[in-house]
Amino acid sequence: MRVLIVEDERRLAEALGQIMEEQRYQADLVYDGADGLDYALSGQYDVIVLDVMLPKLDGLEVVHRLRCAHVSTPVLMLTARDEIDDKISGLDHGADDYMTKPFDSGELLARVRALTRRQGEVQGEELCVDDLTLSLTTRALTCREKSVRLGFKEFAVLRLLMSSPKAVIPKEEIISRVWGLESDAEDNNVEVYISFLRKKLSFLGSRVSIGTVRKVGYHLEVPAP
Amino acid sequence: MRVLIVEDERRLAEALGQIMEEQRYQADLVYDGADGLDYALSGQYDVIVLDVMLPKLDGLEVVHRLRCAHVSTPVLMLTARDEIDDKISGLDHGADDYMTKPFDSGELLARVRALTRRQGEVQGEELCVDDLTLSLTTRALTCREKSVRLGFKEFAVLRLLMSSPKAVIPKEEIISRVWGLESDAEDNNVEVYISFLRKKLSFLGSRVSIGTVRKVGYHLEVPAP
DNA sequence: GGATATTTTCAGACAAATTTCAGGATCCTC
DNA sequence: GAGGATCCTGAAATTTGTCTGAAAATATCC
Repeated sequence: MRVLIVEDERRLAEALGQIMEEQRYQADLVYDGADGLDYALSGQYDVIVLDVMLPKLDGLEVVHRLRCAHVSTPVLMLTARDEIDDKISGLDHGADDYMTKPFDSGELLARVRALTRRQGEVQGEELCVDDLTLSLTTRALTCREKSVRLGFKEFAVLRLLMSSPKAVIPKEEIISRVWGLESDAEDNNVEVYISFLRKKLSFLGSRVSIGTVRKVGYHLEVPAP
Repeated sequence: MRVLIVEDERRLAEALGQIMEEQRYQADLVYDGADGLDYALSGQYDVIVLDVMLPKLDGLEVVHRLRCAHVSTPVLMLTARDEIDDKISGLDHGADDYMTKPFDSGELLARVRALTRRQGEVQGEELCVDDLTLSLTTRALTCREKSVRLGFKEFAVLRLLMSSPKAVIPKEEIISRVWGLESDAEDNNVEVYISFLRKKLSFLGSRVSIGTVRKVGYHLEVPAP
């Protein structure tokens, strides 16, 4: 799980980073709104912790621009102010949750967990689409009786697809989310893994299949019920 | 948008229902946890507002069982208690957000909006003209039941036409927008694609058709209703 | 350190999208 | 209504993107 922390008070930012890393999140820290927006636009994060009062670019503005760019990473806003109007305005700008400083680190973690859980659409340890169940802990893919083990990359690719079923995931996005932002993986790598996955899907006899959208990417297809 | 409100204080429940209905949500009210769970399990709601203290079945228990049953409807928890531990426990049981009573109705609505926002976005965006719907993500063109996939260029051409219906789009504009500014595509290329599209339109049996304006370009024609 | 699993690379087969071309249909002007 | 310009459309030719088997490279486990 990757977290982006945008907070201009360095000491607080680093404390947050440490808290998150203790929970095995991978945290990136940036200290102003402009950098925050740049990083966030990469879409590689699972959640963003965002201060409202920031140099260069206001937190509200950051969320707003993010949403305009169709980046839907969950955002948890932080603020020193405790005005209800601010809360509403934050949420309406596209934030997903809101906390006022000072806050309890346990509550922060709980809220972050709640936000990241929604991503997979499914709570807890598994991701389901139609007759498929992907265990997030064992990386086992199950359909009815049968079950197969996925490799790490296979898992990462399928997880991406399953976490927004129907949506078409562009190849570049798969590359940046699975191989990393600055990797030199080529399109063919994705194709090969899609091929691996289709083989396993058909072995399992699942109703779900992976559809191709030429020149764009892939998406899950589940036959009408 | 459908909301389920689970709250044992009838007066509060009805007030909530009224607030939601003023915002054009369709609200169902139930007054204990057992009924709440039953209704929620139907999966027909876009968001659930759930009190923690409930007769028959505790709110935490309701969320938990919902999540076990793989129902991922967003849940906003309500409670009179303001203990951080309760918040954490609520969120960890699978709730998506949390509010303490008494609360401001504006904030409630903002939080509900934040929870439901994501749902609508999953569909991705689409362009509609009369009985035609063009998905911008899957490039599928749908008319009533039937649906066809468009190629990259077919899609780009039709998208241009559909994004300003009625307007006549000059061929040169189609060329420069679809083939690129400095391409040497000829008029006939456009004609060929228009022909492809007309074929698909008539296969779909759509009321919409593509009209020719000689020496200029093309436009969509939809018969008067 | 060898066995196993995973990941990358590569090339040919394949399929879909795109371009090209040509004959025929239609429209417009004189 | 002749003749030229414009447009339509089927089919072939070409290009482009994708699939997939196999081998090579790398990582992981016991």
